[in-house]
Amino acid sequence: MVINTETHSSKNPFISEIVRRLKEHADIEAEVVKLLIDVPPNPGMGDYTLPCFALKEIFQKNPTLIAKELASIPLAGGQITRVEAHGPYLNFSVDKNILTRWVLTTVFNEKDSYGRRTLGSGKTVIIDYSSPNIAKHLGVHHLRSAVIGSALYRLHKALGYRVIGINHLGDWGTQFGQLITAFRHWGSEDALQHDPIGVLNSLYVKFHEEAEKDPSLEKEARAAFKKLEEGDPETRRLWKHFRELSLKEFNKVYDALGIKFDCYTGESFYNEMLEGTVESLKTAGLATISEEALIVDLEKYDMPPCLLKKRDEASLYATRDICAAEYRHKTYGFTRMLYVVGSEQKLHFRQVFKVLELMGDDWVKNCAHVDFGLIKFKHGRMSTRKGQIILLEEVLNEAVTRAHEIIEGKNPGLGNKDRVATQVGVGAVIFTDLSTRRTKDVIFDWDAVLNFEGETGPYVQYTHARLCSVMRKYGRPVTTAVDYGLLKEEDEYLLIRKLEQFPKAIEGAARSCEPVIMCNYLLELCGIFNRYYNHHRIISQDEALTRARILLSDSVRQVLRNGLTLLGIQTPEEM
RNA sequence: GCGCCCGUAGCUCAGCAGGAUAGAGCGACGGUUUCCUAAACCGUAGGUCAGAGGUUCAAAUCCUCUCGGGCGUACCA
Repeated sequence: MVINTETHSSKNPFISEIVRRLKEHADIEAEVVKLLIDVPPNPGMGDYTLPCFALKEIFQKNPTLIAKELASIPLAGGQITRVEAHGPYLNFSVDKNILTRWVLTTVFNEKDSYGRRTLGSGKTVIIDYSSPNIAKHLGVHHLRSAVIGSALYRLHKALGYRVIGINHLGDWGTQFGQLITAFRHWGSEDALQHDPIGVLNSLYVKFHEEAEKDPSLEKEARAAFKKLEEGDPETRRLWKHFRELSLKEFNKVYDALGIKFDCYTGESFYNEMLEGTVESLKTAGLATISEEALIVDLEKYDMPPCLLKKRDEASLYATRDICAAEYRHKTYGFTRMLYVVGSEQKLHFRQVFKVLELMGDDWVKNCAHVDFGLIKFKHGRMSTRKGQIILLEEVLNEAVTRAHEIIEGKNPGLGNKDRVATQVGVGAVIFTDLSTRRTKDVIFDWDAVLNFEGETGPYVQYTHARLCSVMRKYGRPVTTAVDYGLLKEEDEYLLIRKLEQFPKAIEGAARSCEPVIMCNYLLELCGIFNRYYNHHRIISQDEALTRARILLSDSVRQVLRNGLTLLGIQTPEEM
């Protein structure tokens, strides 16, 4: 485990003081305390807590006794108002006014930067995401990689990393032999211009139908791919044409989702380098011939062999992934590389990583397969080949249409409805996809995607818009020169504690590659705020109280905005 | 067969680098709008955390096994 010098807590003056006092009075190492210190589950228990379980070894006593003894030492003072043992926990209360002021002024001063950290500065993270196959439609099942990868991109960026987002397009491989063969048999340029992916896709489907009847087609396809790898001009021209048409279509969807890449170096990019990779694998004595194919035997590691070259000498995707990893390491010198790819490819990545390890590429330990579960229908999986697929575009369009309807019903006077409907509809789709843990399979459900109430993206967006509305109504500049002591409602305290936790949510989401952590954080923040909003007036006759509550509300607005932005979701000010 | 992943309320899921009393949302039922956006809020009902062992002061969380579902398992990606 990597211990960062800067964590979410290092900027916190209260934790610093607790750490200092524990070092001074009880001689407990700062690092130990920093790692352990946490927030108690409910407000009555204090503001911070030191669970004493881990101190058992140091003190040779049971945790309850340790907490009790530490509580009897005069640790309080300064900003720390009370120290209390609560079972095996040592709970600290701090000066509420100072805590409130610290949190709210920090958010106010840092604005869009609130939550950002520098722990990744000087380090590079590569994220390989989306990476769809050329010449096929983007289906809902392509959403996860794109949306998770894109969120991880922004989350890492917020932590100060240099991030390289790569769309490792599936633009190479046997399937292109199939496609080229199909096009030569049944395709036409006119039709292609009219509906590029539609035509390519049906050619692909037709190929598999026909190939069942006529196996010679498979042979023809393999030969075509072979020619492509050898650089045959005519074959290559067709391939390039398909690639350009596809990319143009893909970019429409990426634009709609607000997803960007630093490069589109797909599998084909490595074609010329492949021979070098294969040669070095041979030189290292790793590549052997088996059943006429070139493989790396991984039997020792309880894995099937890693296929490098087929009988007909054509390359395979493992070859290209090994090559790409080495190229990326040479080019970017990454400290972490994430492959956001479905869990059905787990074995593939284990094999690729193992081969790299055997090659002596010790940096492979910094590579991780960020796997995620399948998107399925109720009765089975989606398959492009069988034409069982829901188009991503269709999902986005439906969601936007639904957003439109709701706006017409609830806020017919809203300006630029189209724009807001798009932001909300797309936001709903992204949020839904991000809000389950990666590794779980998800069953595609129109009702879930088109639901805008409860734990959804629109709910968070709505809360944000509602806050914007309050700020508009207030209409004066927000100031930090307020009486912090006036914020004494329990929900106000809970909001402040939650705002303080935002940087921790970013770190947690990035570290575990689970954007769902940010989704949950935002839902919880919204939950507290909406309850507060429904029970208390923010703007009232009481000038001083209004100023304080406005500052608090503006901070919540700011954090919702920052959080949604990290997830790649727009933040309309009205909806 | 073997490997990996998942199994928490009727449904969908949080909670999982062990930690204080298992939480939301949807659906159901009942409430809240002369008031800053009701895409909201409040209340009621709903649990042997799949099952059985084990490790530990402490297990939904870690380990083992069983059951159920998914995925993968040499020339697709």
